Amino acid sequence: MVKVRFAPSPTGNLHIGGARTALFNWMYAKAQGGQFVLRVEDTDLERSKPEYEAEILNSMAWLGLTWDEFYKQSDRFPLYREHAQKLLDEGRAYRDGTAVLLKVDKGREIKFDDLIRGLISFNTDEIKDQVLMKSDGSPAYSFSCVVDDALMGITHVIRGEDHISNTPKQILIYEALGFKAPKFGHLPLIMGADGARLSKRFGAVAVSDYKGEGFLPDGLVNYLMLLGWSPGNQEIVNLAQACTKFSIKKVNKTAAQFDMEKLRWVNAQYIKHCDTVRLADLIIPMLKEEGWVDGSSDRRRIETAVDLYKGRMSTLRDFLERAGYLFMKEISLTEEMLAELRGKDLSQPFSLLAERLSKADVFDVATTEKVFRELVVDLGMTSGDLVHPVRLALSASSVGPGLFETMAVLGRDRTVARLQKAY
RNA sequence: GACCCCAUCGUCUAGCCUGGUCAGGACACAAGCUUUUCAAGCUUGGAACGCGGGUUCAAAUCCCGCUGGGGUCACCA
Repeated sequence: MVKVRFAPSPTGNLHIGGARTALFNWMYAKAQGGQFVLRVEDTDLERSKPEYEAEILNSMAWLGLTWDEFYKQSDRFPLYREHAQKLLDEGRAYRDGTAVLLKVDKGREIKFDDLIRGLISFNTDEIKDQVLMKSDGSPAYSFSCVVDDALMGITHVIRGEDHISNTPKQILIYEALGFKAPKFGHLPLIMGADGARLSKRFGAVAVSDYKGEGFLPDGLVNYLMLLGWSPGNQEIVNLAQACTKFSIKKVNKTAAQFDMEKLRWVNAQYIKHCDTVRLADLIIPMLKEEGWVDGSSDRRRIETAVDLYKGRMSTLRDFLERAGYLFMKEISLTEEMLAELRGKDLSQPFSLLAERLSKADVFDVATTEKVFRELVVDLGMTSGDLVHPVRLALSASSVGPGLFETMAVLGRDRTVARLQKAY
């Protein structure tokens, strides 16, 4: 049976590139009816931090990448020592101080058939003796990796292209240990917009950053799967559907540039089709954080607002920026907006509108529209003359949903107050 | 520098394996429709096989070279 693993080291938050590697492993496992192992590679005692481990587990769960087995290398040090001793006893390794190194024979050709790239070969002349156990008694990366992959029965090692040159070294370790090497597949790397490697200066590189920006996990996952693979003539594909189509053979060899615009578009698709109740559940905590709503707030009103903006946002944070005026007590207009409002004297229509709206029996979309249209006719104006200034006065923005929908969600009190304050 | 990997619109990609459809789709961009604005939606448009050699009746597709990009050269993972 197919068994794959994702092996992050807890020296930082889950990186977007790591998430993509995890995703492809996960899809491969599901596509093959196999298992997915999560292994924390925390052998670097200095740099590994429990909070990073927790964050990685969190991000994995958030993305929906569940695991069948879980291991931590720090729990397995005896195993590595044991295998190193075995190599020492067999004369395949030697000590250098307290460190243990693997003897590498020169002049050999090491080749492997990469799942994605086909045949790749290296000459052992390029490979020096490999550190197996470090002087401090902890295992070196390649050694713990090989021991674990072998003992855990990993059948396919799918990882980033940056590991290609580690592969021959690890194959040598498999040989020395007498273990059968798994199949290897090396994924193309994800690059930033400038074609350089994704790094801190690129902006958001951690999955948690994207979560904080208001990307939905389904949206992020969908975008990530498009980097180096294609589900066919279709961009919006959920994880379950993708798994039925996924084939490691169809994975690209070329590095892909991360395109924020497309990510935003994919995410917008998910938001647009997301259930309003779920969206509200995600947005309400953000509104609370801004101090705009509290436990006593009208949930129905929030959902109506979410509905109004569902098709107008790419991330949940967009909602905060664009619909915040609906929840703030007061809004402030910029100098430009004020100047625009005062370009023409609309004090009469504004005060009349405020007056009539405050007297309306109900305050819903139909009623506010009726009041507005009647007023416009009474004053011999056109709707266009008044719509824009009123929108500006109510929302401090020249764009937004329909004006009457906006009024209805804003509510009578805020609407009237803002109209009165405008002149 | 050495070794390894890669190369289709600006970007993500389909097509390449098993040569022969105007090189298809998506994001972005432009125009139009719709509209109280914006967004969404719909329609239309511009936009690519890095270069040079082969092989072949025929090459994006197969082979070689060049150029370009990337990765690795740690007792970090």
